[in-house]
Amino acid sequence: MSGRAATKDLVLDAAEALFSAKGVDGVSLRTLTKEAGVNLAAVHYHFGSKEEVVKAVFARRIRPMNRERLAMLDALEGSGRPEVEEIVTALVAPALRLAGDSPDRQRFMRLCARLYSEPAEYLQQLYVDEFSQVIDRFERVFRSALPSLSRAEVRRRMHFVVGLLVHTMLNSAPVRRWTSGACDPADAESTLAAIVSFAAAGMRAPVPDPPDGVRAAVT
Amino acid sequence: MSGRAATKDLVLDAAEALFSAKGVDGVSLRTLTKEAGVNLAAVHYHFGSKEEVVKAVFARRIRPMNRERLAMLDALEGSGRPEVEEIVTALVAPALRLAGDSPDRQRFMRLCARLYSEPAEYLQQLYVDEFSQVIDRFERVFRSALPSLSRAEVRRRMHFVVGLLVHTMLNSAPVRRWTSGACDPADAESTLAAIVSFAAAGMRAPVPDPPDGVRAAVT
DNA sequence: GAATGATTCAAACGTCTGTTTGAATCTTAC
DNA sequence: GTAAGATTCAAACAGACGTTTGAATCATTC
Repeated sequence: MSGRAATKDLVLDAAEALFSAKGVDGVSLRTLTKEAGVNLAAVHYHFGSKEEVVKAVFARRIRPMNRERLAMLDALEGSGRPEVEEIVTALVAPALRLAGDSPDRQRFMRLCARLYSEPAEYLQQLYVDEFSQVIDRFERVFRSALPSLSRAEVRRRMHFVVGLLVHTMLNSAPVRRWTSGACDPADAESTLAAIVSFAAAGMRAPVPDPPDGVRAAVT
Repeated sequence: MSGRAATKDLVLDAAEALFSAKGVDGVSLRTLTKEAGVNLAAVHYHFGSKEEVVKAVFARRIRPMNRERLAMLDALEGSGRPEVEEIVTALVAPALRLAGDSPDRQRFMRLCARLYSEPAEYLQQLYVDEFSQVIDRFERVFRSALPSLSRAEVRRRMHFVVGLLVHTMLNSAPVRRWTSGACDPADAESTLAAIVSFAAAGMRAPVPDPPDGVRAAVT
């Protein structure tokens, strides 16, 4: 048992590191298995195909992250009506914090963020499978904290929050460069505070008027 | 002259469409040249390598976009001190609007957005080359509109705005799906208004307190 | 300790990749 | 109309890719 699990985990660990550095398409199975110290054919023996390896790599990290998000929401709703800042924190903090130590976290951040930008279809499907439930839940909580926003507007703004989160996780190097080191995304707590302040203000922003006369009929 | 230019543009047009649909790594030169209706070797005759094709595809669209951004800033600064909403509009609108007609625009949006997420190093370099000047300029204008923010905080928040913009451009399908069609990123004006309202509020958000006692010494 | 099933291994498969070649075909200028 | 240069073309190059194979090795059970 320990032998089998070891090989699988060796592959997943190496894949996580390499994928987050060079992208899924940028890593061949030969590079991957050499880095992992396993035989090339082990990938197909244990996973069946490269595609399955990719899905396993993403799922292994995303599931605990989303579980923590939902757990934070549960805790919030258990004690009264949550503030917008708290809901944003429940959405953002698990993504920034979960991986633990610093080099690992950076890897993990880039890995998760890359899921949004990989064009492959099977990853789009994985995205839907893993996130639909979380998105639905956050929509409901956000709506109760922001009753003046329509469902569609809440979802659109949630998408904005996810977007800035993903972009922050994926492009930490440019941020460090632009700010001359003053803002380091690897500093999870400071980044979290900055995102929460920005995103909560954005979620609370007034709904813009429609450009033409449509609004008159609604209001 | 017309013959040469036609082949180059055929390649660039096909590359833009295919790259934005499948990513740079997902498109082979054989697929590309077949789609463009030109000979496989024409790519190396006119561009020298696939890498140069990619750079040309991005540069062809990004340069006019950034020129328009700077022109909008010029116009704003010519008539008094610009509002945060106006600066955000100058940053976002050219990205959403420039491409013109609807299917083309969507392609272009995805193409530009993908530049941020492609891991290849030569694209990171292209990114620095094309955007550094624009970023510097926006930072100065934002700072004069938001004097209470530090340089680093302004840059960090600009990064948030770019992040949500890119994410919106890249993932229009999920937004349409989540909002049941109510928010379509292909509707540039409505998307622009939503982003400006959200992002301006975020830019104006209060600076969060540092977690430890550092702030006491500063204030 | 022999037999059975799980796992590893080196080697090869066919296919696709970006690139190069050298001859054929156009375009242009005198 | 012919020479010179620009452009296209089919064909081939060497290497990398994901995958498959079948024998060799390991672990486990009786």
